[in-house]
Amino acid sequence: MDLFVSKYINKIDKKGRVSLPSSFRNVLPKANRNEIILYKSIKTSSIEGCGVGRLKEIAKRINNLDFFSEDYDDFSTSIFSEIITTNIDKEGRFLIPEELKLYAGIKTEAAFFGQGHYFQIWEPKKGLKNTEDSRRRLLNEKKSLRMMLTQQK
Amino acid sequence: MDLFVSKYINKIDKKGRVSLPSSFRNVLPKANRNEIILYKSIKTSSIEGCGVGRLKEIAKRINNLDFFSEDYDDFSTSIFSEIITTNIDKEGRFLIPEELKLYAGIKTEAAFFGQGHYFQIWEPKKGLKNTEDSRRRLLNEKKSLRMMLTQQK
DNA sequence: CATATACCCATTGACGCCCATATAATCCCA
DNA sequence: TGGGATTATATGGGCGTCAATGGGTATATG
Repeated sequence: MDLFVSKYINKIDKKGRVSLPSSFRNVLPKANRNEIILYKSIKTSSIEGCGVGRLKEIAKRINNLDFFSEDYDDFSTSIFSEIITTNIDKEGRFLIPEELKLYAGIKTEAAFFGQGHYFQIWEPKKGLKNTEDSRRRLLNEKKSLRMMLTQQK
Repeated sequence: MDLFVSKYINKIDKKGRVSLPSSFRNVLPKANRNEIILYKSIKTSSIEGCGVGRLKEIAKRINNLDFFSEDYDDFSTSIFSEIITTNIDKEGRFLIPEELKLYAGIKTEAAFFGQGHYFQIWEPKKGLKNTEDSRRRLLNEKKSLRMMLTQQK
């Protein structure tokens, strides 16, 4: 499986270390299996993460923008300076930077949510609530979608 | 990781020395790991820096501008004639030239912002404000930051 | 000679590496 | 197929190393 899936809740120890779920580690390419990137989620109060490969993709895309445009600066500032790389130790653990923990309200436990090509890290309770909310939204949309489809004029 | 990423705030000591963040040092090729180039940012009141290898890339970018435009002269003058090479000591520190410190308003602390293939040095408060402004522009006006981060392949 | 800069050494705290354990998952063979 | 044996995972803690910082001294450069 080469996608981040499922949900895990792991403890943060006194040193601030937390295990990246084993199944997530296996998604990372064997070459860069000891490094991930983290950044603040744009829409939610969670941390998002993925392997460094995605970052290189992004770098390539930004590099294609006009070098002297304002967009170029805005993207590289908002992305590169906000991204944090963190190393994974031999036991599969890593440190969540203090700034990101504050942003997500994480203290003693971290909830990992697979999101396909990336994953999210939540304070457990907030994460569960977010799951419920998004499920509810989905059901509502489905309802209106079905209405739209079946409604004949 | 071969990109300048993340953000660091380091102190400038009495002698004017400041540590180049360790992760930035590692981006520099092992061959020229004791030398970087610095120049005034064209668009912001910050200092930009990178390894000497990137000079060629900068030259290429400028060359792509219309040769007879005013911009061409302005850019090549502003950049090439103002470039300063600086040595990094065995502890990973370097001196920020007085002129550049004045330009950026830097006094006791320097904030390093990764920008992918180069980095910026800001007076900390100005740098943080710039990050906020930059992010606001992207979120409000373009709405494309999320695409940049989540788009696949 | 005076100032600036490079080199050397020291300190502190953070982080990586190693070892250890408990629990869970998997295996493997009689 | 049952059940003991092996392996993997999550977690805890000791300790050495490295990064950031401070300062003394030699050296260069005008």
